Amino acid sequence: MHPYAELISGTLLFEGLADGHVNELLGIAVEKAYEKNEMIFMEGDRASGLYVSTDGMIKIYKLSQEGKEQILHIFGPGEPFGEVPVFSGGTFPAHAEAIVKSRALFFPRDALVGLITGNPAIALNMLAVMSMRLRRFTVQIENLTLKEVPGRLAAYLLMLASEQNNNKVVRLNISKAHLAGFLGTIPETLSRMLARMANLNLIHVAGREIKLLDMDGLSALAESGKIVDL
Amino acid sequence: MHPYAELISGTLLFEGLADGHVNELLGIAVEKAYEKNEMIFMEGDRASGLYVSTDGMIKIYKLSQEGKEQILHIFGPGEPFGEVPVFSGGTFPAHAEAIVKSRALFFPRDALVGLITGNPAIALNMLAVMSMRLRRFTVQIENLTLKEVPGRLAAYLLMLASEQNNNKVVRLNISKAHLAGFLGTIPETLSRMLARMANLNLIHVAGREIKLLDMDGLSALAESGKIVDL
DNA sequence: CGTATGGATTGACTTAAGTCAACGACAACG
DNA sequence: CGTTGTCGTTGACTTAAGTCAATCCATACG
Repeated sequence: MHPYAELISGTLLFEGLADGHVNELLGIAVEKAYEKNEMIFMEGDRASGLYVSTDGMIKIYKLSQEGKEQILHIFGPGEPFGEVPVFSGGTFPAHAEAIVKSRALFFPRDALVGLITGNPAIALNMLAVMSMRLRRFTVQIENLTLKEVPGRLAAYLLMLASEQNNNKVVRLNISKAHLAGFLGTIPETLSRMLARMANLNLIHVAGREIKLLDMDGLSALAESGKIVDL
Repeated sequence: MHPYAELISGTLLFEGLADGHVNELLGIAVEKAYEKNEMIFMEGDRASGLYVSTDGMIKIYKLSQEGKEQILHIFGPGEPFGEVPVFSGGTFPAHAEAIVKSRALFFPRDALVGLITGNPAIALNMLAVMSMRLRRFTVQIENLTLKEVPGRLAAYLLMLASEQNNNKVVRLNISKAHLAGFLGTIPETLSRMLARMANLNLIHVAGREIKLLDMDGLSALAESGKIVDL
């Protein structure tokens, strides 16, 4: 059995696919490995298939002329990326880079289109994945334009907590510089906001461990987007 | 023949669908009409199908606590909206409101899922539509976070020009207040930026008619996101 | 024909967050 | 054990864009 059969058949994208199909699919997949900070593809590159991360962590991001980066997604094992050009043609809309040593499977476009054509369940899975992406983008745009940095940060921390069993102590799985890039700000500002929120006894910060002290306060901040007091 | 058969079979979403299917689909569609400023659905509403605009103009938007609005899309005839919950379940991710007297067809979820299941071409069309939405969102996030207001405005004007036969005189099809909402700013700021760009002889503004005087300058501004002077 | 009404503009002021630069902490490594 | 580099923090300053308020303009309307 293929080493990634279990991972692949457990992903949202390929779930419900018969074992035969999974093995067939894995037969045509190309395994790729990337060092930390290695580019996987660049915005504008011609695309010929999609990737599924199997190991490590991948950032998808845009870069401004001046070099500021806006992170769109950070993907871990099991998550597909680079799927947009498979269906709308053309080129990748953003850059992809491994932020730690990573591995991914690459699936050529034609095999996927064939699979989807013959397999309505996979088509619906793919539509579900893309719908969730769209949903997350609307939230991200909302956060970026309708909330200030402390509001975005509070919303992020609450999201992390809900992902991590609603534990009161969350652990950042990325560097603070990357978090700043995801929140649409810069490390200096993030640092100041963490300090302010600690002053207000909303949180307690120890490296990448952040203790959420006042869930109601954080929720209010995440909702209103405005910090109540200094 | 159904009055909207031509419009529907010409949309990206349903193109390539056999006439029989189109008529069947139109048989189950519900026609809806909306006055100017009437809500079509609200963020958080339980969804049971998607809409295709047939007439008028629809804005899809988010609202902040303080009432500021961020417009995500403005859709005209032939464009589907409200499709996200059809595939990922749950509720609408944003509000939809008619900005002029409008009409739309509503397609119940089950009929669509059935159609897609039995019709791979439609599945691929839907995937193409959603891919393009994702692509546009990445551009929108890039503009909102990596460019300043003049850069976003220049990019918008150039996009309008390319949509309108590359004419040097573009016509805004929405109010300046709505444009501000789409660009992630407020009418006052938009007004000032138009004035600044006019001062720099980049454009000439006469109501909703905007003459693009310096395409290279506008491109530079749209790229860099920074206004060169004044 | 005067007057509401919504859209747009302008001015004075405030503020969130970016820039630039220095410094601190900590781990990895020779 | 000091050196080097990465990551994070802090301070002083600048700036883009938001707020609030007044005004303007055009069109619609009684």
